Amino acid sequence: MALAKEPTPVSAKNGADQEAEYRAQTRVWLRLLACTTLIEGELRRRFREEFDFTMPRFDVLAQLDREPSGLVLGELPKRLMVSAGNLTPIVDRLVADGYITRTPSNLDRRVQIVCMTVEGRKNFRRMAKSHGAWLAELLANFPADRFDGLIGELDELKSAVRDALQKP
Amino acid sequence: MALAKEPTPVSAKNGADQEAEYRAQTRVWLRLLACTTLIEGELRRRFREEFDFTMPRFDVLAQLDREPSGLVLGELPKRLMVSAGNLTPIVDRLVADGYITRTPSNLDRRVQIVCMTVEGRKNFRRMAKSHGAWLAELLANFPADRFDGLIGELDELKSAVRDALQKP
DNA sequence: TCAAATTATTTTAAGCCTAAAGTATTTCGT
DNA sequence: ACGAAATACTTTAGGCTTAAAATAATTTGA
Repeated sequence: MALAKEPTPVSAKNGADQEAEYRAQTRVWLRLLACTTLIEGELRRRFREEFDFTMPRFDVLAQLDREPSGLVLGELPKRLMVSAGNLTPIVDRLVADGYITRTPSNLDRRVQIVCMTVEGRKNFRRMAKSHGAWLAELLANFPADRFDGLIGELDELKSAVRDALQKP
Repeated sequence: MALAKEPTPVSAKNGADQEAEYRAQTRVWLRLLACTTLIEGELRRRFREEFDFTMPRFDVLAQLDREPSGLVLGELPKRLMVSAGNLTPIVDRLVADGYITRTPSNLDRRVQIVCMTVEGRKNFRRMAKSHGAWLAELLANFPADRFDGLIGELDELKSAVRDALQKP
């Protein structure tokens, strides 16, 4: 029993084990949230102060940076894990500010192609460089030789949650 | 050099190492964000569907649950790591809905004491129970014997980021 | 004592986010 | 061919979030 590798079904656990696991799960969640909130808050602050920019806008540009020929607008909500309606005003503003273009497709007039402008790309690269440096600064005190381990754990966690969401 | 336990100062690294570390740091951040977003989205959805409630409201109640005699309003922004202005309308609504009371202090008329009502506490406990079960469900596929390790890593990460933010 | 600084909280302006409903446009089934 | 279903996107309503300015009450210091 002690050697089992598979997660034990909840129903097979006694009260004390169950309680302990609940606590551990809650702790994982609270720490995850705390780390993310901490880093996200600082990154947001710096984006605002240094570039008068927001993270959601940066995230859109980051997706577009890897697509020289642009992206179907509908791809963005999927990749960024946000709702489609959310993106409309963000894309609107990026267009208005000259970072990206939005052109209707000729083959399907429902579809729009978004593509970074030359100017937008230039500005994005500048911000991305700072973004990397900020992250390096924030994570500098974490032992470098344990990044890979943590990445692996988080990958597994993500898969585990995804699987749990798949089921029902 | 290969045995060093201390994080190597950035300035002492050559280009390739530096690049690799940047990538690892970015990966950690993206995975952290992905896990949090995934879990948070699902919890939010369930709070809304099952209880017509939001997570920020739940978070306020969770703080108050541990304080039978209530809490100075100003403690909430600190504990929840949000701005004070943010809390005003959330607390307003919780008061309006009968979950909490907000009473001005007699000693200092700037200060307000917030306290969960009996009814509020009853409802909170019910939601907290579901919250725990949801979390258990979402994390069920992650090996239980590795929760503690992950918690430790995240604690260290949090401390590392906090330290990095302290300095300047 | 009393003006200035500090502290607690609210208000405001602007942006992010979701769910749900709405508008085109295209595709599918018959 | 043509109405129904599906798809791509926008709009709307409501809540969260922040930073910065405003309000009110207390404390501090000359």
